[in-house]
Amino acid sequence: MKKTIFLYGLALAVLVLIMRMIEYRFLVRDLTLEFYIGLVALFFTALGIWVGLRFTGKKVVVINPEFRFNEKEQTQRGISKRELEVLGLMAEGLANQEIADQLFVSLNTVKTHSSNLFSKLEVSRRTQAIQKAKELNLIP
Amino acid sequence: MKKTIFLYGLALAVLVLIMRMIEYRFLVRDLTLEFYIGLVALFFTALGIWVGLRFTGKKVVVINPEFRFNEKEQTQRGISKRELEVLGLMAEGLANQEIADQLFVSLNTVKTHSSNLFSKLEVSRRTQAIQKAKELNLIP
DNA sequence: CGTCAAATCACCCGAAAGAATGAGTGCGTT
DNA sequence: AACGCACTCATTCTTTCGGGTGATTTGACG
Repeated sequence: MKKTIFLYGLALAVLVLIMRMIEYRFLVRDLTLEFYIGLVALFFTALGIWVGLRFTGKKVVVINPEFRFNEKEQTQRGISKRELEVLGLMAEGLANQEIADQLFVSLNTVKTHSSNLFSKLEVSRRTQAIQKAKELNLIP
Repeated sequence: MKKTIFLYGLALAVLVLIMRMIEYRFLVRDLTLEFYIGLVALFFTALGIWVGLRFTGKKVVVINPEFRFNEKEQTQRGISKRELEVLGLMAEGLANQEIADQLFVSLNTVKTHSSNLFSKLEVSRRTQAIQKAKELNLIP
């Protein structure tokens, strides 16, 4: 919370600074007013986005990491692309046969992939696999 | 997507309009430049916040509502407490037998509960049940 | 060219899961 | 007392999962 206040203060300071600079340049150079206003608009749009994310973002970031795929976990555990696909469909509640149909492969193939997945995720049931995958940010 | 583009276009139009108005007032009245720049800043900060929420807000609200138990859904679908318990354990990746042990009931009982659960949730697999239950805010 | 990993598929087998049906018990309401 | 409802359990049967094993193909890399 203190950090947030500090950041707002900093933003305010930057605001003042920017305005000074604009004023200065406005007197010295001969660029149009619109240009500077455009700059200000751009800057404060960015600031607004940032503030917006700050405000609501907290819940978001903490509880829902907005899903940033964890590539590290994937490579560390040696999970292939295809396995990830299967994992994703699995998480959507599809049965192996349905996954097979969707990926245009045989049921056996899906089984193989899921088996490998289970061992790579150190689980033994698909429900656990889904859980763990979400914890590890492998799926949203 | 088209709607988003349209909204951006609208925002741009408003931007131009605002700048025209500022220009006009700048010539007619004698308020300071800083004041107008402040106005622009304010406006675009708001715009930025709005844009920021547009981008990330949707996912946030939908995906993670910080879990407030949806009692309405429960009663509407006629889901009992016991069924909810089973649902919860199910979502933790437990097998039916494990759930049975945890609740001190027989495997068959758990099966009955889960069967009823599936029909009440209009699904046919436990993975789907978990998904739907999360969507309906019946489990975290 | 040999090697290795990924992807594909097959077969077997046992364990879970799920569907269908029936039924007993306890508890609160009418 | 009679009724509905949640909870419990059982039995039977079918489907799906998951483990284990082995095989082929393809593409990348040294």
